[in-house]
Amino acid sequence: MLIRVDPGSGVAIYDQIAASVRAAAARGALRPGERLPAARELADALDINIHTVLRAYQDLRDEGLVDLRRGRGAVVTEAASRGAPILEAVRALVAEARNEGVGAQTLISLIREEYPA
Amino acid sequence: MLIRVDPGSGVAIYDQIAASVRAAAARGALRPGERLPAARELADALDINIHTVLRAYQDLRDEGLVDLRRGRGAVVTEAASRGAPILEAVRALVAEARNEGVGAQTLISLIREEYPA
DNA sequence: TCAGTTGTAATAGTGAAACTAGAACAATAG
DNA sequence: CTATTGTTCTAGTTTCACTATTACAACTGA
Repeated sequence: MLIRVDPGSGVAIYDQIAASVRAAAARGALRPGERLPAARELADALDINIHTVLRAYQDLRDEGLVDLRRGRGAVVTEAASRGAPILEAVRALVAEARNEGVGAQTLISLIREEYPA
Repeated sequence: MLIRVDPGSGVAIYDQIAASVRAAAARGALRPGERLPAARELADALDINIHTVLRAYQDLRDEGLVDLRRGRGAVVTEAASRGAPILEAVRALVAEARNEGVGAQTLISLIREEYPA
């Protein structure tokens, strides 16, 4: 399964689902035009409520990464593939951070502080 | 004040405090050996509860970024300054991401997925 | 030694948010 | 026309952030 979830990770389940999709699209495992699993189907597979899945899908729609249509499902947009070019840069940065002994929390905090500016 | 907080930002207050400290240490605004404001003092200044501040300080301690001692306060460690060397790389990555139309959520999702591996 | 400062811990209450549950409905596909 | 799939609504439970208060223990500095 492309999408996995860890209930006790501290991160909200709908956020983990959305993050899985963002990352999968960035690395090309999900391509524009492809469909995500139907919400009911994914909820069943992960043994969670359909509303939790829908919340994730709606967040992704708000970010412009998927189109949602009744009867059709959640379709990956072109925008979702834009992450691909920066994947290598991300991997390099993470490697450097780990090398310096910089934790994930610090790295994420730095990104959050730099992004809006 | 070095540490600011936005109650309606969606991010937990204790997380915003911890993030402020991580970032401040990375850019050298907080140096190893320096003391953070006393928990009661900061709680007063930000008009929040002392426990909320302590939660942030304890998270930072768990990450090894500060030492906590009664009577002495929260002292920044050497580890907290390790973020400095990667600051430029972070800025470059963020600039590239913005340029490609990649949102903050996607960037953070990618980092989270790449980090543990 | 002693008083003041500071983090630690325990208990408890409030409010918001995540998650679940079930049902009915509307748009699309085939 | 039927099955599929997202949308909406109501509602209940649970978890967690946050607040509040009190007492305590370790350390500092005079």
